[in-house]
Amino acid sequence: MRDLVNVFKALADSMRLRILKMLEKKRMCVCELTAVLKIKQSSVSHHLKILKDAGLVNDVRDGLWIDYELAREKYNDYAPGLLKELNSWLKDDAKIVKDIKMAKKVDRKDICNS
Amino acid sequence: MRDLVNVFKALADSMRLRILKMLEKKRMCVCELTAVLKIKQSSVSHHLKILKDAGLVNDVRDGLWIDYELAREKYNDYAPGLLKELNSWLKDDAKIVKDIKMAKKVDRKDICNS
DNA sequence: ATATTATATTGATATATGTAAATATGTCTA
DNA sequence: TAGACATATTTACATATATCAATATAATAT
Repeated sequence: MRDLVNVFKALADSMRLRILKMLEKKRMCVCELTAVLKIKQSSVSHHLKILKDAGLVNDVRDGLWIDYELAREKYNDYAPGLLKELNSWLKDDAKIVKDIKMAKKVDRKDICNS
Repeated sequence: MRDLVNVFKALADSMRLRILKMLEKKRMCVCELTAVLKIKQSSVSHHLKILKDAGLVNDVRDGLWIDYELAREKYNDYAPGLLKELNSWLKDDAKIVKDIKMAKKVDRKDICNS
């Protein structure tokens, strides 16, 4: 039961839902996510840790950057089913649509190292 | 997005998951739920309000009692899909199994009015 | 009408959580 | 090795939440 509660807790936050919906489209590093969400980098890292602990995302190091992606490994039994549901939701949500549009444009080479 | 966050928040608590898993089996009134969960009646009412606001349960008055049941009306677009998923989860969870066993035995006529 | 009973609501308190500032960690490059 | 940079962690603080005690509300029965 603890695992299930943790997944729901991870999903019960709009910032984290926005992150997941962007990651459905492409891998993103922390600084790219920070640029779109417009909250501090430490907060983004905090959210990513919660998502990772819940088995919803994986991280992949790429040099200095760390990319995040939707979980491939079945680290938490409940995550895959919920990610699948989520994929069909919020398609028309204004904020999500805007985020995804911005996420496509954003490039770590421009955003970070500023 | 707010609706979805609210459903996830409602689901992100073990007491509320225990309530939902019992309601999968049968309608129950507040005093029956209180007897099984072993927390105060005001706390149970509080949890039920959160579940109701999230569109996960309905209430049906029956004289002095108020029965709760899994939502039939599609008050929240996301609730039905999640309730369906939940139905397939926690089947072997020790606490859930115990709760359901106790819920079957419990009868408002014995429990309440004590 | 009044008393009784089941449930809801309010108020208080302790714990959990989201955010930001400051600092630490880890990786690359010169 | 030293410096620069992306990310993680720690600390502090304000807000949210779970719980209980006390009280209010609503329905029934006498």
